[in-house]
Parts: sequence; C-alpha cells; structure tokens
Amino acid sequence: MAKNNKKMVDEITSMEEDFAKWYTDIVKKAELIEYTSVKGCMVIRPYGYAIWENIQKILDGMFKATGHENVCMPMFIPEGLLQKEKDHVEGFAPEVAWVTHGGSEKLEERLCVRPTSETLFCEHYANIIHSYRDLPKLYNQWVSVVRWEKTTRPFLRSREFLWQEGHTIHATAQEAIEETEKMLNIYAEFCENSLAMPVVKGIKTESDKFAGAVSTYAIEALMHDGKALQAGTSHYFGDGFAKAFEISYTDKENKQIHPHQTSWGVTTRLIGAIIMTHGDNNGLVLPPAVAPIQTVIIPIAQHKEGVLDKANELKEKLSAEFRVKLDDSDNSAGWKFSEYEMKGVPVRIEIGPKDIEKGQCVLVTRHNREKTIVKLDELTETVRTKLEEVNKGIFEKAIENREKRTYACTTLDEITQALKDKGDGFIKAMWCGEESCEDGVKEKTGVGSRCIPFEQEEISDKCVCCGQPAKHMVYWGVAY
RNA sequence: CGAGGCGUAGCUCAGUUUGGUAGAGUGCUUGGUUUGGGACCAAGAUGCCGCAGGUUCAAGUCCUGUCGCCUCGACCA
Repeated sequence: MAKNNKKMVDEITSMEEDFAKWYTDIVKKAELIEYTSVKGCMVIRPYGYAIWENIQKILDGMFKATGHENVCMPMFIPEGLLQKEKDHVEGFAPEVAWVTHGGSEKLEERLCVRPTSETLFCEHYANIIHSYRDLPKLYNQWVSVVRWEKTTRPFLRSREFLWQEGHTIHATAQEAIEETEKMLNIYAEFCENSLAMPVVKGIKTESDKFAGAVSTYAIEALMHDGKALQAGTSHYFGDGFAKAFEISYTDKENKQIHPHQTSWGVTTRLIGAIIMTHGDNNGLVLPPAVAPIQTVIIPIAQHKEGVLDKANELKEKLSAEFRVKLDDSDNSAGWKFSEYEMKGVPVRIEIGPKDIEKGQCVLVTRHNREKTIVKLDELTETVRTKLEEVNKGIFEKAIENREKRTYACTTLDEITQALKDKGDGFIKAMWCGEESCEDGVKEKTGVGSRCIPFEQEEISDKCVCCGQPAKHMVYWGVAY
C-alpha cells in the first residue's frame, strides 16, 4: 500500500514542487494534447477535444438562446483590409502570420492568417447593412485563429487556438453596450455554473484594452498557484470600426448613421483554466458539465461470474442520463482507479462480487475521494446527486482558494509584503486612474492591473501608488 | 525576443568530464497466475543518442549551426 501510494504521486510532479511542470504533466498524461513539430501548435487529442466539444455545446446553446446566429468567415485577410483601422493593426501586426505565395506564384498582396476577424466582419457588414431595418446583426463563429506568440504553452498560449468570436452590430451605442455586458454575463454564468470556476467581472484599464476598442470587459479567474487568468473578454467598439470601414445605415429620418459594434470571445484557454483551477496532485478534476466521461464503472474481479454482466447492465441503465464508460480492460483495478483520477472523471463506480451479492456498489467522488455505498436501484439518482456534489465541492474549493489569496492593500509596501508572505494572488488596491501609477505598481511590485471590478469596494480613499484621491478599486495580479 | 537549463527506447533517466561494440527501470508483445488503490513469474520486441554540418582512423561523447521543451523576464486569449 505504501509503495503504491508513492508510485501514484510519482507519476506527476506535485504542484507545490513545480506548478508549471505539474501543469504540463497533466496535459500530457491525461491525454489532452500531444506536441507537434510546429512550435506552439498542438494536437488536441480525443479526450481533450471532447471537453472542448462540451464547452461548445453549452455556450452555443446560450448564444442561440440570446438570438445569435453562427457564420463562418474566411481565414485570410488581405493586408490592406487589416490596415484600415489604425489601433487594430498596431495591436495585431506584430503577431500575425503572413501568406506570401500561392503555389509558386508570389501574391500581389500578402494575406494575413486571421488573428481575429473584426476586419472581415466589417467588410461584410459594409456590404449587407444599408437600412436601420438591417440591424442588429448578431453573429458568432467557431473557428481557429493564429497569433505568432513567442513563448507558448498548451491551451494557455498556442500559436493556433480554437475559439468562438461573436461580432455584433447595432443601431445605437446603448444597444451595443448592453450587448457587450450581456455577453460578459453569459461568460461569467457559464464559467461559474458549468465550469465551477469563480470569476471577477470588470472592465480593463485603457492600457490593457483590445486594439481598436472603446472599452474592454473581462472575466478574471484566479488559478491554484495564485496567478490570474483572463477567461473571456467582451469589447465595445463604438462606431470607430464602422467609420474606418465605411459601414453606415439610413435611419428612420433618412439620415446616414454609423452603427455601433461589439465583439466577444472565449478560447480553448478555458481548458487550461479548468486544469489550473480544479486539478490536484492526482491529476485532472473535471467539472461534470463538460467532463467527457461523467462516471466510469470499474468492475472488481471481473473474471468472476456475473461481474461484467452486472457492470454492463449498470452502464446501459446510466447511459440514458450520463456520459458513462465501462473499463473492462484487463488492467488491475488499482491501475484503473489511478487512471481515471488522472483523467478527472468526477464519479467512479466500483462493482464487485461482494457488492453484487448485497445489491450495492461503491461510489467515489473524484475531488475528495469520498466513498459511498449505494443500493443498485438507487444508483441513477445517487450519481445525479454526486455529480452535483462534485460541481458544488470544486466550486467552493476554488472560491476558498481565491479568498485565501486575495489581499486588500493600501500601500505598495503592503502589496510587496503580502505577495512575499502569502504568495501570488489577487491584490485589491485603489487607483487614481493615471497610467503612470498603473505602470508604477507594476514596476515596484510586479503585479499588473487585471480589471476594475463592477463590484467596487473602498479599501481607502487614496491611490496605492501616488497617494492622490482614488477613482477605482482595481484587482491586480501576476497574469498568465 | 533577452538570460539560464535540458534533448539518449513510448516514458523517467544513466553513459558525455578523459572519443573506442547502445544501457537501466518502467511501459509494450506473448503465455500463465492474479484482481476492493498503479499485481507477479517467464520469454520477447523496441534506438538516424533532436536535426544539419565539421574535426577524427573512430563521435551519444569534441566544435559550429539549427529546432524543440522547461524556468525567469518583455508581449499576449
């Protein structure tokens, strides 16, 4: 037993020892991805992709329920089109990949591989929007984009990544702002309910907003190691893009008006967020809503008469409601326990000869390894309850970690001290609104502004950096 | 992109200092015994020593370049 336990932890580096290594160990050993010969481009393997498919299914439903339609834009953007909006091109030019040849012919104009699709949507909107009757357009697409990142990490920062980008266009600023906020709320709701990941909703500072946006809203999550991760963004563009791309409509009074736009997105980075929010030293812990396998049945002494039959019967019954796997491979039971813990399966069902005799089985919840003996005729309900329990349990654990790692500070020294004593985390501190102070905090303490949360608190009345009257409470942190 | 570390069997790594027949554990295959926390015995297969040049009679080992991974910075979903 002692030997076995030791071996189990030997499989992955412990997160206390080396969090970054722990992360890559999990990503590889849970069979989420495999590296390829192109830096920053990974194979998302079936188990990893299944998580993404579940994320897609839920979010897509939420988008459609709020009136959005899916479209698909091309993957190439001609250089001239990318350059139409000044801030936008400045923001993205350093990290785009260019196509310069078609076959062996050099292209007249280079094509960039989309790093994001605002320009393509704008070109399209200019063509199809003429009247106030054409508005709004609530579009979304599920595609991949390319950004030539310098340092890459699976799911967190890859050169090609999967995402959805919503692009909407509205008659009025107010309507567009409402859309921006609505989508941020949808993201937050999804993260908290389906991913059991608590998030802070807020607005980005001027220096941190999206290239070309009037304002950028974001949800920020705190990972287990105390670093912050931007889990989703929603941008309000005003009519800046509309002007640059000459999109206008005729209103009821026969006046030419530039419409107002938004865009919003989440990416496969969410999978990284799930790993770093819920995972532990035995591997992944998946939120039930997106787990490819919600419950795994492990037969004990499966060579014995009747065990596999019973296990199959349970699988049949549970499949009506859950994503179920029965592992009848000839690996030992202990091996299977570890394997599915590594893969983060929320609920494990053990069924052996002794159980069958008593008309019961054993349920183990992944996040706390708690064992429950369940009567076979109550199994479906109990699995349902246990899945909810896992979801609740991991959410509370994540909240607890965030609370423990959130420090209210009134001076730069307090920030430095808190980080030193308690480790990385969210710093809540006041800010005067000046960029020089934002930079000053970064320079002197190492934490950058994450967002100005909607839920404001008054930590003090002075800016943490310059001591002048404060305008906002800001969340600061080291970001992924 | 700047600084540092590492690339040898599917995985973890030894061998590099001092050049001389390619190694271990684990995994894999086959057969048998096992099965309530990563089982045991026996037999077997597995290597462009990251890649490309160079030095040498001879390179995993020395030199140059390059690619990849990890850590810390700068940039970012």
